[in-house]
Amino acid sequence: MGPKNQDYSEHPKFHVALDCIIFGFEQGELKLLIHKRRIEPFKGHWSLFGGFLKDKESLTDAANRILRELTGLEKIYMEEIQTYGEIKRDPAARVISVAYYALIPSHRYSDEHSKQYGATWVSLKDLPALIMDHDTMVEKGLMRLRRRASSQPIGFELLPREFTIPQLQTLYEAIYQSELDKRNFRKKILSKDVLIKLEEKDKIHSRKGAFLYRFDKRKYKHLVDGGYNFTI
Amino acid sequence: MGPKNQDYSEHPKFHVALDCIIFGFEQGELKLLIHKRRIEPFKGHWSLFGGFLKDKESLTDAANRILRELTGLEKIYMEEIQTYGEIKRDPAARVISVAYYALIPSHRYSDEHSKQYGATWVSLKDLPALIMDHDTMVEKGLMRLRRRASSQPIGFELLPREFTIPQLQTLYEAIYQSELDKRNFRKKILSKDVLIKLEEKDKIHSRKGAFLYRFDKRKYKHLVDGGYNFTI
DNA sequence: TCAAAAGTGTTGTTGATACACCCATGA
DNA sequence: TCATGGGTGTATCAACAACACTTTTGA
Repeated sequence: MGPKNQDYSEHPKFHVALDCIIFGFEQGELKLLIHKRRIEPFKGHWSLFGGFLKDKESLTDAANRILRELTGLEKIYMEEIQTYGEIKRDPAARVISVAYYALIPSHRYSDEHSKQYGATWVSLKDLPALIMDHDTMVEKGLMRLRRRASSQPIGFELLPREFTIPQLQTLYEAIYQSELDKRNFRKKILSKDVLIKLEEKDKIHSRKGAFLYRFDKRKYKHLVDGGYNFTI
Repeated sequence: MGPKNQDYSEHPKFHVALDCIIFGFEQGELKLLIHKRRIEPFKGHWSLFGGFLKDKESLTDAANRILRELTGLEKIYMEEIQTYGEIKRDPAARVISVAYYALIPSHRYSDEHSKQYGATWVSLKDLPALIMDHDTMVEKGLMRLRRRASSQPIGFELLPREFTIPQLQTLYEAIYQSELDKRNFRKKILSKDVLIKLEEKDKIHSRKGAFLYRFDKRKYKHLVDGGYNFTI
C-alpha cells in the first residue's frame, strides 16, 4: 500500500481559481453579489467574486475562505456547480475555474464589507454583462437554485431565521419567476410539517400582520434520515 | 478591453486530472468500466480510468480524449459530476481531479480495447474497493445517473439502437434497483411518444419474441425545443 | 403440452390546480 | 371607513399505483 514517490512531474500544471455565484434576497427580489474587477484583464468590468486556490487548502476551504473574507459569515450554504476549463476563457493565462454557488441571508450582510470590497447587490432582472464566462456560470447557478429550491428547503437559507409565509412565497416566486396561488402555497408548505409557528406577528409589512415561522431543522433532518424527500 | 499581460505568476499551479465514471449495461446489469492501475501510487489496485489534463486542451476535450483512447468511440454521452480537491486525496502529489460520468453502449465496446487497457466491466453489485476517492465519485455518479434517467431519456444511450420494451424496463430496474410494473412502465414510456415501433421482433430473449423499437431523436428534440419536459 | 416471457385495461387513490370571500388593522 | 395585505376550503382533473389473465412459440 505504501506509495513510492511518483511525482507526476512530466504533466503540466495549471492555475486553479474559484468563482462564487452569490445569491441573496432583498426587497422581494432575487439578487446577485458582484463587483467591479480590480485587476487586469477586464479591470473595471463587472465580475463574480473569485480568487485563486492556494497550496495548502482544499477547494471547499478556498470557497469558504473567499466567502468569509467577503461577507464575514461562516457556515454559508454552498455547493459546487461546475468547473470551467476552456483554454482561452481567461485571455491573460490558462486558468481552470471551479464555480460555486452560495446562498446568503442578505440581512446578515453588512455594508462595511460591501464598501471594502466594492460589492454590489444587483437584481437578476437588470444584471449587467459579466466578464469571461461568468454569465454562463450565473445562468447555470440559477438553474441549480431552481432545481434545489424544488427539492430541498433551501429557501430558508435566504431568509431571516423568522419569516412569514407571504415572505417565503415571494421568495419562491422570485426564484421561479412566476406567481403562485397563496392558498395552494400555504397548504403545501405547511403540509411538509417543518415550520414552527410562533406567537408573534410581523407587523412591518402589513397592517394586519402575518404570523412568524421558523424552520424546524431538527424535524427536517429527522424526516430526511427516514428517507423523506422534501418537495415544493 | 485589451488585456495587459497580467500573468498571475504569484499564484500556485496544480496538476489537473480527470476521472471517468463509465457506465454500461450488460446481461441485465448495470456495470462500471474499471481497471487495475499501472502506476504508483496504488499500482495494481482497482481504479477508474483517468488521465492528466494537457496544456493545449480544454477539460471536455481531455475527457473525450480519454474516452476515445479507451473505447475507440466518439460522441459518447458525458457530463461533469464534480471536482475533487482535497489536499491529500492523492498521496503522491497534489492533484485536482474533475470527475466525469459517461454512458457507453457496451455492445459497441470491443474486447481488443478491453485487453489493451486491462479494462473490466464490473457489476455495480460486486464492485471492489477503488483507490483514493473513486468510491465517492462512483456513488455520486450513480446518483446523477438516477436523477438523469428520471428526467431525460438517457436510458437509450446504454442500449443498442434497436431494443425491446422489456429490455428498456430491465435497464431502468437496474438503474433504480427496484422492480417496476410492466403494464405501467409500457404505458408510461409509450405515452411519451418518442419510440418508433419496428416491424421485426427480437426472438433471442424469448420464444414469443418482443417487438423492437428505436428512439426517435428528432421527435424528442422537437418536443424539448417546444418546452416539453421528459419524465419517467 | 408446457414453460417462459410478451402483451394488454380498469379502478382507486393521491396530489395538483383553480378559484372567491372574510378578517384585522393603521391611517 | 377604507385600503391593504393575511388568512381560509372545496371541487375538479390528471398522474400514479395496484392488480390478473391471455397470447405466442420453441423445446
